[in-house]
Amino acid sequence: MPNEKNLPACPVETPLMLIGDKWKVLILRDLMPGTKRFGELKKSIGNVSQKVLTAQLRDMEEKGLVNRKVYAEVPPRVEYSLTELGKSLKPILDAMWNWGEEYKAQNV
Amino acid sequence: MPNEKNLPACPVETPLMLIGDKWKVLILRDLMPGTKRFGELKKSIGNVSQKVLTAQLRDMEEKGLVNRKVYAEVPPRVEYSLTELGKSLKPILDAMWNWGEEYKAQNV
DNA sequence: CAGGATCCAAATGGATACTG
DNA sequence: CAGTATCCATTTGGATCCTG
Repeated sequence: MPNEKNLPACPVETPLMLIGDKWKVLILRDLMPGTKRFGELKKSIGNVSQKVLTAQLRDMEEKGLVNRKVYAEVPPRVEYSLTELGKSLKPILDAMWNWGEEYKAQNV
Repeated sequence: MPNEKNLPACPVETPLMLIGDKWKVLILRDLMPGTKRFGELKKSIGNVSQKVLTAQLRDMEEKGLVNRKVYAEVPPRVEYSLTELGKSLKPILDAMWNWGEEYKAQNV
């Protein structure tokens, strides 16, 4: 995640650096209610290849948005959840959600 | 722009279809205060190639987010501004801005 | 089940040259 | 000035196979 050294000039760009990516917003949305397994996440997002979803999750983990918990079981179980930083992005998702609802209401 | 036929299931995805792209958010941000010429926009965004910026603007125009006005002058002048639909996305930008500010405040 | 490794097709993006 | 056209390097993404 960006620190004081490499924060962008405009605050709008900070969330873009972290979730400026279609899949990441959807991951965030689907983890907002709580923990999900990899397979659940893949299904709930729909149309992501495993490779891409894995890469995005690794990236978000690295940026401190997502927790990854591996259970030493057979078959393996991996659960993903949001960190506090990840959860803190909720107002942005809410704004998007509200806009989408408003748009739908005006285009039915 | 999406109509009632092809709206995504989740409202969060509607704005993503329109501005789910780093450059588009920045274009939106820079046009929010008012009209700008192509060159101004290019400079204020920084690090976009002309080709990409043009393509993004065309796309946003097609989606009804941006107005394009060409003046029959020499040298030519082209001004871009937001439509009402484009302006209506402001709450999303505000949410991003607020988050960026908050983040900065906690990481200085 | 979750994902690493590979291979390959397609999309994206930059640089450059040219034009009304 | 604001593009369009072209060429090319890089990135991205899907499909597939394999494994603890």
